[in-house]
Order: sequence, then structure tokens, then C-alpha cells
Amino acid sequence: MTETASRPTLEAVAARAGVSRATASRVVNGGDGVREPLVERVRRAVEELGYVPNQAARSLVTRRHDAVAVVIAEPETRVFADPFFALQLRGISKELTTHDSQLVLLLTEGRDDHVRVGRYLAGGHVDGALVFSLHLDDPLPGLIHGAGVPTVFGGRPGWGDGARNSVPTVYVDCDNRGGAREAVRHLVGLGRTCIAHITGALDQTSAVDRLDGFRDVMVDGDPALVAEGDFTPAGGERAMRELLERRPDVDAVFAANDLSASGALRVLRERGRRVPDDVAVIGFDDMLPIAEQTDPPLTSVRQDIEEMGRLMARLLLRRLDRRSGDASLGGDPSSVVLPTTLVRRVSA
Amino acid sequence: MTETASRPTLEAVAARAGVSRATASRVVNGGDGVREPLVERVRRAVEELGYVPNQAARSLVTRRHDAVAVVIAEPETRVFADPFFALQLRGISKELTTHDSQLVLLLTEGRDDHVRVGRYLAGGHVDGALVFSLHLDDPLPGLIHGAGVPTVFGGRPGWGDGARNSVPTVYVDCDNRGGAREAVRHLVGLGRTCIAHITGALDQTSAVDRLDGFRDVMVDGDPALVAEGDFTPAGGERAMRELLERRPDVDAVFAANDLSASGALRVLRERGRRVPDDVAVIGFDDMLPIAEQTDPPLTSVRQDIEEMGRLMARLLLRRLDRRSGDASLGGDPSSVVLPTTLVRRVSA
DNA sequence: CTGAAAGCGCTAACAA
DNA sequence: TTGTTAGCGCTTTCAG
Repeated sequence: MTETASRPTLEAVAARAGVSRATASRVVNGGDGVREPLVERVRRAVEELGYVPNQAARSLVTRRHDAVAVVIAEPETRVFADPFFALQLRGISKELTTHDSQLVLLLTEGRDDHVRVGRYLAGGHVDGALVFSLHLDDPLPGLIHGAGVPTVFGGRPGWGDGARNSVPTVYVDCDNRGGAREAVRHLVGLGRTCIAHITGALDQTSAVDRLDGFRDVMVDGDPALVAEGDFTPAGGERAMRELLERRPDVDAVFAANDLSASGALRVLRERGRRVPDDVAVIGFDDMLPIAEQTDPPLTSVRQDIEEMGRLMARLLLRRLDRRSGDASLGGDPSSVVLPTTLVRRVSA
Repeated sequence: MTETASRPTLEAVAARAGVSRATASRVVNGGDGVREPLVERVRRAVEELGYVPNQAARSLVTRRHDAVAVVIAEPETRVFADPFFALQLRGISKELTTHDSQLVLLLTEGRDDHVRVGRYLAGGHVDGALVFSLHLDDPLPGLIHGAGVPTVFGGRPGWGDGARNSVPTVYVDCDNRGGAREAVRHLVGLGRTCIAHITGALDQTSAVDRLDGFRDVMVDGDPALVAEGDFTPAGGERAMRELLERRPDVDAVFAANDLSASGALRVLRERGRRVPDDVAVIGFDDMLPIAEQTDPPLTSVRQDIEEMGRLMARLLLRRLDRRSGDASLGGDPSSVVLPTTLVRRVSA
């Protein structure tokens, strides 16, 4: 035990099994085309020696890394108020795990970080990237494209559905616009006549899409009934105050997410408006720890966030497989938009 | 542009700069002992070619990976209600970034995952590990120790401060016990006489330590004034109800974290008890998005979570540096316990 | 079906 | 100070 504790190599496994390194390698990588008895012997040797392949050596020759970068570009602290990313990560992690791929997390906070991330991706350390939280003016997509790494985006990027330099953009998103429409229609169905919207941060497509959904239903709505928020509770409060000032007769609010809805709720309570009697409120995301804990519990548009994460990973992995020969899987995967559902609670 | 897009190698850089591969390597790795003009030439070549070192090749010979695993072992969904992990991750990420180290995220959900993580760590893919959220019966520490990877734990592990097989356990935690004492003393100072405690999940040391702190102050307290929670709002509600039933005269509550405090607050409101007039409430963590959003805003024991993450990473990196020669840095780093501060808001 | 041998791109002795 | 050279551990033709 006082020997050098260096881990056993394939060489050692081969020696112990009485085969060549090549055969040992074949067995370790699936064992196709090796006769059963040998397979068995190698397996045993692996077991006994506690052999684990050296990923570095393997990558050096295969040029695969079995690792995927997850880039979260959120300069604001929003990330932390919102369980959103944790859920996505969980979904991604689950999917990657089943494919024996590792998750390399890249958090960025400012301009410098972008450069760093770009370099890292260009460095060929990972097989692909999953990228979140793009803002409209984000330099990241450019850097990523330059790096030439297969990428799937979380949320529709701001540059439109089209191809970008002949590489089609693949993303996973929920039906923000449709979900918003459903929420507003529900308010209409409740008999509300003065329906307002608190937007999200309008440099993100999710906020824009939800606003569009609102307008789809409220054609000819009073522009004063739209107040700009930023997805935070504080933003929701501010917007709600504005709204109350501009249109005291407001009887319903659709907020761009649960967090801003919770802010709105607080202002309404403070002003003595009863929810939902005086003002009905609907959020978006159906983030359980928020929606269920507000007073009153929040009606919200649900999106399956963990599933979105899982799907992103799956699309990326499929694309990677396709690349490395497995031509079977049909064409290049394309973007996916997941449906939403309205979850009714007390607030509307 | 239609050429093979394979990235340039050191060889190419050397050729372009008119030096040997060794010299090019030296420059890329800091350039010590290379004469200025050559350094300059190599730098330029790197620039022009857009050279990025192949990490796999480098690891193969150096046996360093410039990567650290972060293991979050939280089978419950608590992770997502709580911005806790996101904050720690941010701290860790910042620190790792300044050391050019990568963050490999390992999320585990069940027994199988533990095995997988153990194998991964044993596989020598990373230089070290940062491990969170241990529960008392967790098999992970054993696996990790077996893997022989330098590790720093987040939160005091359950097996005591001592060494484990001659390797001292290093962890970073906040002063849970002291913070709890301060909170309870504050309640006493407020003139409260019937002070209750809602515990966290008692299979975690943080919950046990906070309970101990409570008892430090409330020696001879009525055992009926301690109700078991689990760090969730639902657990907090349940515990609060019990408490109200067992001791209707309760006039103060110290909850093991903000989430359970928020649950308690809800029950108190529902029962018509005014906070803080009838019952004073204190939480723990001072998680802003929670503590500031409750009604009324929550007095809480603050711990600097991001700093804890940063510190964990720093300790680990120092240990790694020490290992690889840099003997300068003094002895092996030991555990750190960070102080807490009581943040007064309205609830107490 | 199996083995021998040639590298993948890089660092680190060792020579010059 | 710089260059030469020998691998790091693995996969993958190519013979046998």
C-alpha cells in the first residue's frame, strides 16, 4: 500500500487478462467483436484492478470529451431569487448523466467573463454547449458561433428563428405567447374589463413574447395598462404602483412572471385592494415555492422547466451523435416549443 | 476556409515563430527563462493562429486537470426553493475562475447517483472536490475518501471535527450555534418569555447546531417549545401549528431558516396572531428574496453564503497548490467557521 | 477475431 | 537559454 498509488492503466488490465492492450480497449468500449471468454477475462481484470479509463488520454485520440458546457449569462442577481436555473440544471444533469456526459458550469457576470467563456468554448474542452439567459445585446452568441461549438439555446434567442451563417439556431422554449394569451383570456372570461400587464425585462424574448400574447387578446387596449417590470418583485411593485395611479379602475393584472406578481400582490394588499375580488392576478412560470406561498395563492401559467432542461440536453446530445457517424437519427434536430397550462389557484 | 478546421497545435505555433516546440510551450506556460524577443515572437504566433492549448494532451502529462467537482447531494427538492446553492455556486465559480479552474457540477438524487459520483471522482477527472449538503447517513463521504480526492465540505460533516483515516476533514461553515444563541438572546432581550424553536431537518448538522444554540440560552426550557421542522415552508407551518396547540401562550419563535419562518408566519397570520406584537419571529440565513418579501419583513440571522462558497474554493485550491510543490503556503489549511450577524427587520 | 504499432498534443528531463 | 527526445494512456488502422 505504500507503493505509488497511481491508478492502473489499460496496459495493466491487458496484462492481467492475458490479452493485448487493443483487445482490452475493445472490451472497455463495449466489447463488440471480441469473443465471449476474452470479454469475461478482461471484465474481471477491470473489476479486480478497479480500472477507470483515463479520460484525458482517451480525449486526446478520440477528440470527444463527454462533457457539455452550460453557460448561464445572468449579470443580475435574478438567478438567485428564481429557482428557475436550479430546475433547468436538474433536468440537464439528469439527461447528461444517462449519456455519461459531464456538466461543466460556466457562470458569467460581466464583459470579461464573456471573453473567458468564448475562449473556453473555442478551446475544444467540451463537445457542445447549452446556453441560457440571453439578452438582446448579448455578445455571447457571436463568440459561441465563432467558437464553432454545437449549441442549444434555452429560450428563443433574439435574432429570429432563421439560420445564422448557415447553421440553424436550435433552441428550446415554452409557448410564452400562447401561455400569455390563455392567461389574459381567462381574465376576460372572469368578466374583467380593465386588464393590465406587468412586463418582464424587455431585452429578453420571453418578456417580449408574453407582452405580444397579452396584446393579441387586448387589441386596442389602453397603452396605459402596460407597465414595464423586470421579472423581480421590486419591479413588480413599482409597475403595480404605476398602474394603480394611471388606471385606478384596474380590475385584473397579468404579470410576466410569479416574482413580479408577488410584488404586485404586495402593493395591492398595501392599498387595500382585495385579491381576487377587486383585482384578479395571474403570474407566469408557476414556480411552486412562490406561487403556492403568496397570499392569496397565485394563479399562474405553468411551464415544465425541468423538462425544458432535459430536452435541451437531449437535442444537443442527438446533434453530437449525429455528427460522429450515427447517421441513423434523421435530420438535424430543430427547435422545440413546449406548451403551457394555466394552473388556477385563488388569485384569479 | 474549406480546409480541415482542426485547431492549430503547439507544433504549428513553434514553426511559425521559428522556435522549438519546447520553447513555445514555455512561453505558453508563463514564459519564464525565455528571452524577450522569442517570447514576443511566440506570443504573436499564438495570436495569429488563434492557438488554444489542448487540455487533454496537457492533462495527460501533467496529471492536473484544472477542474474541480462540485457535488450537491440533495435528494429533496429543497435545493430549488432555496437560493442557497445558487449563491454558493456563484462564490465558488468566481474563485475558480480567477485560478483558471473549471467547475464540474455533479448533482445527485439517489443511491445510484452516489456510486456514479464515487466512480467519477475516483477516475481522476478532477483535481479536487467541493461537497455539499451531507446528511448524517450519507454514503458519499466514504466514497469520496475512497476516491482519494482532496475535498472541502460545505457545512460541518456529521462525523465530528476529527481526522478520518489520518486525513483531516476540512470544511467551511457559519457559526450556526452562535448565530442561534444571538437570535434567542435577542428575543429574550425583547422581553419574550415563552420562546419556541422550529428545528431544521435534524439529520443535518446545521439544524442540530442551531437547536443546540437555542438550548444554550433556553436552559431548562419546556421541551414542548421545540417542534421539528425540515427547512421547508410546509414544515414550518406544521411545526407552528403544533407549537400553538401545545403552548398557546407562545410569544416568540426562532425558526431554523427563513423558509420555515415564512411558513410559521403564514400560520400565525391565519390564526390572527400579530407579528411581532403577539409573537416575535426570527429566521436564519437572511435569504433576501425571502426575508424581505415576507409579511412582515423577517428579522434573521445573516450568513454570507457567497463568501462561504468562495472560501471553500480557496481552501481547496490552496491545498492543491501545496500538493504540487508550492510548499510556501504554510501548513495544510484547516476548517473555517464564519461569523453571523443578526439583521433586524420588523418581525422581531 | 486478435495483436502490433503508430500516433493524438503536450510537458519535462536532459543535452547542447 | 534553447533544442532534442521520450513518453503520458489510450484508440485505431493494419496485418496476421
